[in-house]
Amino acid sequence: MTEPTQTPAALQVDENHIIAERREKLKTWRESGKAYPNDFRRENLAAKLDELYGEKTKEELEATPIQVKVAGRIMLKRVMGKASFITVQDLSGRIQFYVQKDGVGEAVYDDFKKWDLGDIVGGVGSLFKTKTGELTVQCAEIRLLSKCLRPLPEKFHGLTDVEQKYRQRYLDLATNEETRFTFVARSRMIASIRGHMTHHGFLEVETPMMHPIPGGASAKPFTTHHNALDMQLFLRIAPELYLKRLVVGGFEKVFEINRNFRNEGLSPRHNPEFTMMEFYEAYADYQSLMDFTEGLIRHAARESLGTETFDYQGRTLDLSKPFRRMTTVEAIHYHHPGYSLTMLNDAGWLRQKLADLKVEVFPTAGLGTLQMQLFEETTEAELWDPTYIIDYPTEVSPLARRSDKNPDVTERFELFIVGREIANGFSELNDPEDQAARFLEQMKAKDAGDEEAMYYDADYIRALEYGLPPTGGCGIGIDRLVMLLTNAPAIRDVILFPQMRPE
RNA sequence: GGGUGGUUAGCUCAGCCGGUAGAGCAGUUGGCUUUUAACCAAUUGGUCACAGGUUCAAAUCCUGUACCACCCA
Repeated sequence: MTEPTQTPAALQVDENHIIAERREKLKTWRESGKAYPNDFRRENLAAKLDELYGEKTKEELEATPIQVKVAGRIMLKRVMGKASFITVQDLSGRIQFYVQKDGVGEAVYDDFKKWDLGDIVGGVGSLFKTKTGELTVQCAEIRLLSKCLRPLPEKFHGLTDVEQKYRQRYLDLATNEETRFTFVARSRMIASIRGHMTHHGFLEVETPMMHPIPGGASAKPFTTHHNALDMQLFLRIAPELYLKRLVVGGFEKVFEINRNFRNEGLSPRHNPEFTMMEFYEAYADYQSLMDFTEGLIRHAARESLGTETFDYQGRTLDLSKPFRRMTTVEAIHYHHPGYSLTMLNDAGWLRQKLADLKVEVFPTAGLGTLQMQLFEETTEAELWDPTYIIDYPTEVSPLARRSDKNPDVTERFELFIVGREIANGFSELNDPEDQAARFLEQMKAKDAGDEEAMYYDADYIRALEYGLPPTGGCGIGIDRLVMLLTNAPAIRDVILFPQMRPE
């Protein structure tokens, strides 16, 4: 068991003359006997004031003064001798305070002049409009509520260093409006999805994050250890098998929005922990799930952005049109007409083509897998408009129901938008004997060296033996969906504290 | 793993045909009672990522390492 790094060197923090000067100011504040008070109860939010009273004229505000009590962080400060303006920011936005020596008194004003950008203050006063018509709080009282010992990033450019944005998200949020917008939009989007699911009769549940047998996806798990039981546990790679156990139990419409963990590399599209929504509906199949998922995504866009058509990385994305549905072969042929349907159904031709493209192909790969590999190599990244790719090969879909028309493919879809996989769903495999056989195939693959192959989960088979109704299920990558809706190029931009190398 | 670009003051950046470090912001001091990235004057602050090399002399040229970003596998 290794301990977290807590060496003296790791505990040491950087200091400089600016911090030293601010510490001196804090010392003076402490000596006055009222540092870090917590008895200021604000009554107004900065941006709400502008919504409520922004339209009032200078004269109206003078005739019937409006008393307000606002608190927040000083973001800008303009001292002009015996009167000053500061711009204060709270969760809602910004408002300007006007602080005069005559208004707050000489002693407070002299203190105030020493306060720094980043300090948290509370002000009480009445609203007025400046010469330029800006709604402003004329302070009768102003207090320092919390000291900012470290200088904020440059006031105009904000924090631009991408690494620091992720490591010190609090600074990014304090200084960058766009970052605040992104995470507010994320919250709204998840709330809208919850609302949509609940509205359609789904029950929200929480299933284990620590699994004795990792399952529900093909991925490498993180391992951990439970001391009291002295057993190895795995952080979950997917909640799928637990959610389907609930459907066996009679929770016929369930969903879960929660974290999955996959022990893989970091990239613009991968974080080791990420948020998925999975939902399962009895007596649904993959066709009806595609309809539902399409509606859900449109709903999320409308609720968080107010529109279904928006810009993503300089290109228009329109979610309002029906999502296309095609097989891998149809998609390859559509985007690359040079590859004829004859070629794409010829395993020998596919093997040669993939070899030319330097794609690693297992000797056991069947026609469907070869087609899927060529699709991933040539076409996946070109699927800008929402597209469902359907009928994945059975050998790569161990939890999906076989197609009635062709047992080599499953009733499965993946949804691609802007060239990225957003969702994955299928008619669930509810035949316990077929599922047991598929798990055995996975074990063989694992023995042959496929680290991502699934484990045999005997309790899951036992659950299926009690009878899983015909069911459809789908997983949606929440982070990737947020990326679309917030025009974010990287998954790190939509995760508050993305995984980073240690400093 | 490969390629490209980057790392200079607390922050944002300039300097890079070699000659011993600059600006704006923030800080400090002074001035200013309607400012808007306020302004004016003065001023503090740097192991130029790290380690080698070339040179009389390296932030600058060369090599390597670390970290960051982007692209490719």
